Order: sequence, then C-alpha cells, then structure tokens
Amino acid sequence: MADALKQLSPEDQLEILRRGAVEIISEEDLLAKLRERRSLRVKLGLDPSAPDLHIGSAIVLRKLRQFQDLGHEAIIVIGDFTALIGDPTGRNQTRRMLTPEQVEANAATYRDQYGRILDPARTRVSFNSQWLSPLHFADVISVASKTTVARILERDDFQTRLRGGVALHLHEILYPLCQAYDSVALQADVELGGTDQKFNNLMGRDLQREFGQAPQVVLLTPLLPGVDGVEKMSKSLGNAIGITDPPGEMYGKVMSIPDGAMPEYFEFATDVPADELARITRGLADSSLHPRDAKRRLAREIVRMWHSADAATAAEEAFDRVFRAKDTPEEMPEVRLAGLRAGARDVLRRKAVRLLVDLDLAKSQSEAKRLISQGGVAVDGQRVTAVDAEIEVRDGMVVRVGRRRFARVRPEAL
RNA sequence: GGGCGGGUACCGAAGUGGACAAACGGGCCUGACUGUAGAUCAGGUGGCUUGCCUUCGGAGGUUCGAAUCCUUCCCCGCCCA
Repeated sequence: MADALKQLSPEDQLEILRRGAVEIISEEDLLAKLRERRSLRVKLGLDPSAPDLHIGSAIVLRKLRQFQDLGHEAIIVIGDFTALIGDPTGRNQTRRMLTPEQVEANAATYRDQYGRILDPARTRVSFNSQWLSPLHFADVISVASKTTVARILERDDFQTRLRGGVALHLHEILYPLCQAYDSVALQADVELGGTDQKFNNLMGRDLQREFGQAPQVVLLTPLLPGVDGVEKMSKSLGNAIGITDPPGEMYGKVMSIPDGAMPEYFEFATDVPADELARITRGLADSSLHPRDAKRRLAREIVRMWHSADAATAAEEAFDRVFRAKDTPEEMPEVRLAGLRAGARDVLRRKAVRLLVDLDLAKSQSEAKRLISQGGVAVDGQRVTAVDAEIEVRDGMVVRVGRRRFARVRPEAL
C-alpha cells in the first residue's frame, strides 16, 4: 500500500495531507516541495515531560503516519534538552524542570507508544540534546541575535503572563528558539504540530531562513478537547484518554464526554468516513439519532481503533452491565490480603475502614469512614451502613466503592 | 541597590492574637435522579487508637494561646535606579 501511495502525484498527495489539517503554511510551499519528487523530512517534536500519548496527541502522529505512507521520512524529535527548560506552552505557570533520568524514562515510554501509530521501521528518533547541548554560550547569543524580543513576546501566553504579573523567566523565552533550532539542525522540510505550536513552528521557518535554508512547511492539526469538553486534552489536566488505557476505561471515558463534543471526536479521533460523519451530525441535530446511541458508537469506534473490535464489544457489555443494569463487572482488580487463607472456610474479621485502605479503595481510614457514612460502600452487594462495622472477609468477596470502583478479595500469596 | 505589595489546603482566594482543620469558588468524591462517569440537586473533601496529632513559604522567638505579633532566611510581582 505504501508503495502504491508513493506513486501518487504531488497534487493527490496534497489532497490527502490537507484532510484534517487546520492550517498549512503554506500549501504552495508544500506543493513545491512535493514536486521535487524526493522524500521529505517531516519533523514532529514530542515533549518528554508527559510521555503518555492520548487520543488527542495521536491526531498529529496519524498525520505523520500519512506522510510515511506517502514515502516521506518521519523524524521524531524527543525534546529532552528543551524539557530541561520546561515548556511554557499552554500552562500559565512555570513548569518545573525534569531530571535527565526522568527525561530518559519518559522518552522510553514514548518509544513504546508511538510504535502503535507510526511505522517503526521508517521512523527516525532523535533527541535534541544531541545538537543543543554542545552549543557554546557564544552560539546561543548568535542564534538569539537572529530574532527580536518584540517578536518573541508576540506569543500569546507570554503576553498573558506579563500582563497577569506572573513570572516569565528569561530561559523560557528561549524555548521557541530551541525548537526552531531543531528544524535548522535537521534541515526539516515540514514540521507538524497542534495549533498551539503555531508560534514555535513559524519561528522554525524564520530561523531556517536566517541560516540560509529553505523554510519548512508548517502543518497544524486540531486540538481535541478533553473529556470535560472544554479544556484541550492534556495528561496534566487529567482529562485525557490515553491510547494505552484499558478498553473498559477508554470506553467509559468516551461515554463521559459532553454530547456537544461528539462531532469533534468523531471527526478528529476516528476514521469514520466523511459521509457517515455528516449523517451522524445531522441525526443529532434533528433528534432522529439518540445522543446516547451516537456516543456508544463513538466509544466502540475508539476502543476498536486502539484495541480491537472484540475489546470494543466486551467493553460495551461491561459498561452496560455496570451502569445500565447496575450490576457487578466480570473483571475487576483482585487484591491479595495478608492473613487470609486460600479457599478458606474460616473468615478474617476486619474493620471495614481498615479493609478499604488495605484494598486500596480509600487513601486513609478517614476517607473510608466518609465513604461509608455517605452510603458509598458495599460488600457483596450489601451496603455497609455503620462506620465502625466489622467485616467477615472471605475469599472472593467483592467490595465496591461508589458506582464504579470494585475489588475482589483474594487470599495471601503463599 | 531602594520603595511597595505578596507567599494560606489539589487550584484560585478570604482570614491580621483565642470560637481556625481554617470562609467562599473551582476541581475532586459520595448520594438522589438519568441516557453515561454528561446535566441538575444534596452532602462531603488533613490524619489517626474521637480525643488527640500534624498543617497557613523555611527556621527561630514573644504569649496561657499564633495562619495572625517579632527576628531572620528563601521565593514572587510591581514601581524607581
């Protein structure tokens, strides 16, 4: 398939690449580069401070995969050096610096994860410390001289921080320059990024020109809102659906998005064809399609994509079981309890609050106490009512906290 | 270098000697309801052997008693140089 795609005309390639891109700066440049009939160097920077890829960050990776399939060269830049600066993007506060060990551990996690999207055999991975770290201070000054403070301060979040009286450290304003220098070092033809990367990516164009290179094409992909439907999806905001989330969790998280966010999810996070997408949107608008059914479809689609069709079906069944029929799921974490013997006839008496902590269903006994008094705890389907209740613990017993957290008690391993 | 204003729980933000484990809002958790973990409403939200213990940038001090007063250190913002 990849070879077939390689035969495509520059115009046809552009047509494919344009789909799902918010902005291409500029299409003319891209077309010109495609017409050179060579393998383009397509760069994508990843920030190793939040290594777990989610279905939002997958959008841009899937775009990169398209480039691969068209015969171009994918270059992943792990921003290990820039992570030491702490990326000021988005967050309106200074991020703490990462240690080299953390950076390396996070980068390893990335390597495991992007393989699910990219063709690993045709992906080049580089660390930007490789070229940024050897720069001397004089080099840094020289690079810095190629732009102006006013230009750097144009960036949105820098403005916001200055106006809001929030600290903006000198090293942070060097961040866009570092990223731009990556493009120079790699002689990138194209840089991909989310729309929040526009400033940094354009800086790459400027800097490449300053260094006498042909400026890269910037291709921006949309940002997917998180499960809250408001903020952009981000691990640190806790609203992300991870691509390695287990099927059940992934399904549940999709079901929790606000109805209004569904069209965006369908469009950006699935491969549902355009005509079907239009049908779903129309159905939702004129109420001929129940939002719940559309969302079930979406959840199935996303789980299928990252796991399998079987996993999607199973996740849906488990979801229905727990949330519609309010039943117990078939699979749940099993916790081995010290002091409990296998297949035991005999029981272990334990205070309910202790048990919840031991099973990791509560962080402290005080929290366990609160949960019980709020009526949120059940043992084998029986609600625990007394805060000081003692439980006769036995092998296989199911403890539930709230509507969706379960644990099965297992005997101590021998 | 000088002047001023700040640092409070997950976040924002009140509190300026006792009634402060600390108002209020957001987040989060639980319950009711439902079409879902969405919306809405109600409650909860430091720890533990329930009467105690640890918390208000750090360390000392004054006091019967400190988030609140004093000393010192660290950090942030604004203005002046």
